[in-house]
Amino acid sequence: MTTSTDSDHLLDLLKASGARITKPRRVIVRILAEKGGQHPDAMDIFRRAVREDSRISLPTVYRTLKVLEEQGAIQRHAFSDGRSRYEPAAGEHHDHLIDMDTGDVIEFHSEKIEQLQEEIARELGYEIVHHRLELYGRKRKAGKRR
Amino acid sequence: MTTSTDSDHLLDLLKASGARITKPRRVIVRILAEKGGQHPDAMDIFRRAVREDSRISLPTVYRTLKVLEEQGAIQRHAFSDGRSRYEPAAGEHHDHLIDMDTGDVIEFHSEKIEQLQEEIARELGYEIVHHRLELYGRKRKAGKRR
DNA sequence: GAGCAGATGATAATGATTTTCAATACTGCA
DNA sequence: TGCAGTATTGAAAATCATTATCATCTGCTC
Repeated sequence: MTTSTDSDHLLDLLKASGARITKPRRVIVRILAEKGGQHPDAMDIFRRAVREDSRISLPTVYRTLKVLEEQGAIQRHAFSDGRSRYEPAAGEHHDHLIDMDTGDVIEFHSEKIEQLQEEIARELGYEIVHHRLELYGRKRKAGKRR
Repeated sequence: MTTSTDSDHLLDLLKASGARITKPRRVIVRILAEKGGQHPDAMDIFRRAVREDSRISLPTVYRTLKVLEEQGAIQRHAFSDGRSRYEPAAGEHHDHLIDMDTGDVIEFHSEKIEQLQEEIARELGYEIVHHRLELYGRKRKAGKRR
């Protein structure tokens, strides 16, 4: 149940930048647009891509991701586990809560926090260009203990 | 004007964990305790260490940093530039504002933001273990434009 | 349908960090 | 203080994620 529209949107962005729409790019973009796979890293994407077209290569995945990132079509996140993870650029900004046990990524947004950040930066004489807020935590076990 | 006390504190933590106090570790710990060098990466530390004892190796720097990190004696930060940067674990938690033009790192702390984070995590059913908040910005130019 | 710039795949290179392993040096104990 | 035994070291090679090289291929324009 892949929304072909999202995929098309990414392709449009690519085309608008003068890039050619190739078969590998179609596949990669389709994967990125899938709602299911949350925040895949390059290898995740590569593995899925190979299933659709066995001759896609890892470098092509990286190259395509880079182009898409430069176009602002997707966002790259560098969580503290070494590799980068990607997601289609959502219209609205959000931050991340990372489940330390499962690696799940939950998105959230707090206008209050955003405002406080602006305030702090202003006090320090700065203007925020972008920021990164990640919470690393564990599910609260109701009453359960170990 | 290196405070030998800070350095000693780190050595104590090392010793407490059953680690041996070796010459390379002494040097590395001393460097970390220096007030001057703000947020050095492993290579920065290595370069400085070599000046004090030319036979220290890079792997030893990494190994020592890892031990110190496990002991909670220092904190590792993975800013979005690939390599990790370290700093002695301050008694108090703080976040970072990174000057995008100069690379300077400014520390700040906001109890309000911390509380909001806790609140958000709680609502999502999580307990925060640690977090990362980085603001990337530029100095506000008062009236000046380019 | 031809031609060419841009894209691809295979492979090698890079940069940061980690591992391997034989040699060395802390530490506790005699 | 000397010494054994183990943690630690340095040198070199291995990993891991990512990027560059380069000859080949293929969208795309005419």
